Amino acid sequence: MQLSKHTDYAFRVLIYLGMQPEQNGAQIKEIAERYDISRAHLMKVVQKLAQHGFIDAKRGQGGGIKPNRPAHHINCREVIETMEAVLTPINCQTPPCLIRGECRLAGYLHAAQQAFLTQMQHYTLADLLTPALQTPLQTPLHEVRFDSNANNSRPAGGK
Amino acid sequence: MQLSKHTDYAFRVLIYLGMQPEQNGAQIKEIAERYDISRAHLMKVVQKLAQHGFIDAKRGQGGGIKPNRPAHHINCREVIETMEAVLTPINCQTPPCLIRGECRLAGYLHAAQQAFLTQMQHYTLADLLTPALQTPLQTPLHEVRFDSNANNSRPAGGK
DNA sequence: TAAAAGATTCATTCTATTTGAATCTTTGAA
DNA sequence: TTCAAAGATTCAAATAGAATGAATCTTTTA
Repeated sequence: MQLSKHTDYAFRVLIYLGMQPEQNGAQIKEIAERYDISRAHLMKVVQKLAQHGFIDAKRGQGGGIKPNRPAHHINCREVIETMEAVLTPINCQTPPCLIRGECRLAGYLHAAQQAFLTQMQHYTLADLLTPALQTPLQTPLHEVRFDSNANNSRPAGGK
Repeated sequence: MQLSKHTDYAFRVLIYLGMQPEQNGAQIKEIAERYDISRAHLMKVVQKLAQHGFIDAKRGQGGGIKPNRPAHHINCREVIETMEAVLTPINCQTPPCLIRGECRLAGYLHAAQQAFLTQMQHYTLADLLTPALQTPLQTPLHEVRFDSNANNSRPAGGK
């Protein structure tokens, strides 16, 4: 009962983009390095976000990705529904549940799933961008210790 | 984003027990055969249900399992919380999410998870026992076709 | 036209779920 | 008091899906 890493990474990408000033966008390679995530893997997440119109991707020199709408128009429910491969709380088909014809469990679980999604619908990317995340970080994230010295302002490390 | 088969099977066991007249109980072997589930596997589900006080298990000749409280006192939320190994909607630790200190996502997801569980809390085993499931079936379930001939009343097949 | 950057495809690794087999322990009846 | 029934426990194997990585293709623009 847990979201996939795909969904997790999608949020991280969106948060990263939301942190860029002036909707400048960023590059996949850069995000992968900052978050210490496999570039190839992150790429697939970005594809899906682009295909579903959360971000614009542009190839070639000077290319990159950027959000294509304001943060408060990127709904957390939509992101989850886009990224999660399976959103049915139970699978009555494989292996076939032999009482399925008369069983109300799936219906109840579906209702609960809707409650989950409805709750997430109340949040947007803007809600995820806490003050500390509203400006780009100056150092690779894995060198930052938010708790002790969040104002660390060393110039950005090597690319 | 799906419950495990353990949880699924736990509900099936409880439903099966709820179908027995007079709280007579049943045997694991019998349930496994009726539902066409591995006996050894079902055993583990039963263990957990017994350990957490949903059912009583008795060994030896004439033994078996039976519910130890009325169906309307077996809450669906409790069953899920007992059976699901992991109920956190996201894992910020592995691999470590480098923005976790400032990130609100986990908090939002937790709130949504609570909405899910709160919804399930409204249902009990009694709600799962639809009229058609309130009496024991006369044939092994895998021979029953609920949709077309639910009143099939061949005597129970070989054990 | 060459380099940058995203797109695509394929193969591999990893992990957790699911399943199965064998054996042990308890219980009650003959 | 012995045997068979039934749950309990332990260990191992199979499976599926998630996660990752590498290589190559395509588009874009300086």
